[in-house]
Amino acid sequence: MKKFLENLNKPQQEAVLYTEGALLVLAGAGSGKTRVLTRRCACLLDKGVSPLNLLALTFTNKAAREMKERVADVCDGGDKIWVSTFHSMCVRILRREIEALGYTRDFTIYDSDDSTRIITTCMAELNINKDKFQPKGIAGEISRAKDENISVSEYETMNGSDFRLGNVAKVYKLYQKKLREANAVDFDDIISKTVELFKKNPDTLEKYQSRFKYIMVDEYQDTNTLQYNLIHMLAAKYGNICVVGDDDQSIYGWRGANIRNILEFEKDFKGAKVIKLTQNYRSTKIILDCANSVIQNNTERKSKELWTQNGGDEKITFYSGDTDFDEAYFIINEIKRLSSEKNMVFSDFAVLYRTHATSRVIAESCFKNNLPYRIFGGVNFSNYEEIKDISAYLKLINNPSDRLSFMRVINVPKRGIGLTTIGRVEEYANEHNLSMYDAAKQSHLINGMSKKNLSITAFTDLIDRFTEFSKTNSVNALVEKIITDIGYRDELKSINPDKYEQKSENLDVLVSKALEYDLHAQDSTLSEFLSEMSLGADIDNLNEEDNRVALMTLHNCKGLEFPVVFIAGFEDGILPGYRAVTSGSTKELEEERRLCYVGITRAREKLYLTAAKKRDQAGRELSNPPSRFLGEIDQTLLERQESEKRFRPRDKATTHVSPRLKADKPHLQKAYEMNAYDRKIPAPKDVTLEYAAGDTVSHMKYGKGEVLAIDPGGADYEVTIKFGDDFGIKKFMAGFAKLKKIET
DNA sequence: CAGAGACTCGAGGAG
DNA sequence: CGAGTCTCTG
Repeated sequence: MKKFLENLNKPQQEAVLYTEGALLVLAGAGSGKTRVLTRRCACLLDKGVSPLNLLALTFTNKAAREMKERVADVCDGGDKIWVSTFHSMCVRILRREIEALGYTRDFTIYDSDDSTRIITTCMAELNINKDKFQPKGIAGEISRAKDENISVSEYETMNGSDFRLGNVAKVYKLYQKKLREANAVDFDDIISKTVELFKKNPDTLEKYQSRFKYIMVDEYQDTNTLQYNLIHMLAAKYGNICVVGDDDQSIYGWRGANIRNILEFEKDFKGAKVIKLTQNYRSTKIILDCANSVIQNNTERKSKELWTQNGGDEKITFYSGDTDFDEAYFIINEIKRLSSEKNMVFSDFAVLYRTHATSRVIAESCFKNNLPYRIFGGVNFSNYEEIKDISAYLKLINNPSDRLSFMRVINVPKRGIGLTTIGRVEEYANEHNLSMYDAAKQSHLINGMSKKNLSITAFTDLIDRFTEFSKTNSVNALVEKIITDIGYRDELKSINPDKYEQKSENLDVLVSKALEYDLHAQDSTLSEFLSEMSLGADIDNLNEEDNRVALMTLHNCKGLEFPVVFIAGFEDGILPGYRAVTSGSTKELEEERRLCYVGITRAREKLYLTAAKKRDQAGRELSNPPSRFLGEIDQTLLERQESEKRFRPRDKATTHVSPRLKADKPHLQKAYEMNAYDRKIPAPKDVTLEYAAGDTVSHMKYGKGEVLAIDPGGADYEVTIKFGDDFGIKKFMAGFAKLKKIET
């Protein structure tokens, strides 16, 4: 038997061998779909197909990375296969071809924040009241229009007569004009411009069709109309297209994803082969039964039941804590317990949540307990203000037409250039149809600017010097030069000394990312570096093998698996989210249920569902009932645990009560004080420490330090240690810190 | 005209 | 709590 067929069941083998023509694989969770895709690559290469003729598309960076690794493992030449997200593939194409659409190759990519900002200015120019129409909402409408592949003029004819949508149409039009003038695209454009390019230039399309003779698309149920169009165009020549999907895991409806794409697939590609994979190899029977019992409450699904031969007797644990801190401590203690009792490593654990906000308390608790963790996705690195500032310099250097970036850095650090001056330059730029940068260069021609133009000229000279420098130097050198030359660290320190350290560290990370990029890129260019930054591509996630607990959203966990999974915030109002709950929309609720299903099916051996009776939301206390999905689980699979009040409640209780709380809600303040009382709970007797206050101990990361205090903190001791000047005073939970006493 | 401080309002998810 | 806007002051 060929190696690429080993250890595969019948339908899996069939899917691997069916390489010619159109193939739809309906693959349930854990049914080995990634395995099928990677083996399929191996099979194709074995048949003599060049790896350069293969294309594999995924939705998230994480999925792309996973597949890239596995493909490279499975077959020789696998590393040469294009495995990428839709967005990064399209950017690669556009960097080569976009001149056909009148942009230059150095185009800037605007993220959703940027988009919203531009939309706000569009609305101001059009005199649309932003209190009546939220810029973010309009941005969403426009984005959805683009997902549906609806152009400005189509949108106008469709909606021009409606008051609200007519206004959206106006903004859409102006917004596209501004993007065009700035030589910039937004995230949606990345794909829509590629489709447009292919429509306008059949030759270019043909080039890529011939290149990608075999196309594979993962998570096909998540494709929206635009992506669907793109795939179909690319596959039109050879028709060798394999899509893999599962309607039960469709969780991107809010992004225009359309389950119908799966049905239309069979229509569009006549004679398409359909293969179903229903045997689950991942989870225990209990976990799978749990998943099935939840998902069967959805009405809109093709009926299918996953089955497994796996055993396992670990029930699903539902834990309800007093507070979100309590919940976090429960999770951490369980991880600690299992990792020592069952000899597991930290990377065996994942904590999943509906929204990024939930991660804060968990991450904070991990940090305090010295438990190594890693947050995937979420607050994007390039979203930090300081990173945006330096990136804006880079973007402006790369693309002088980029107005938004110009505006961002013109007075950062403060150069005494204020709104009035900027307004004058802007007016001049508009009058003469110039970019802000070009207008600024002609500041001597602008009315009313006699004195201030010194600072403007100094700024454009600075940019010119950077531009010159960038031509002969690496991206890394450029980043360092910008930070140094503009005195950015000093600026950060003077603005906010408290946050300086963190921000400065982020800058270090940016510098090292640039270095990593320079080292790995075949042909290092500033615009490619910027693309990778915007798309959160490769450079974001090096060193992945390390042993840490994974924290990520339910959306991000798709395609992954872990021995132990926690789903935190298992409450009505979180999962399902409050919007789905309050809107009463069955459709939305069913998507939340699918999200829940995705989370459950990530677990191999043990699943925890956790909730909190009270949690903090924007400085207010929030109480949610347990998730309604809990009631849908066959109760014999469940084991419930209540808070034993042995974990530390909210830390802030003892030290700080928000002024607002004091003023508005005296009764809540009482509750806080009571929590403070609860805190004094002795640590269990079975923990003994080999050191005491006053001893010198050594820590793996921070080195030698002096023990200042040992306090009972929940089920463990909290140890306060003073390290040298580099690290200062830190607190750890004794069980995690692995502190060693040093005899002195 | 720049910058600090007061003030309001809002909170999903990926690239 | 935080970001974004508005208002006041030097």
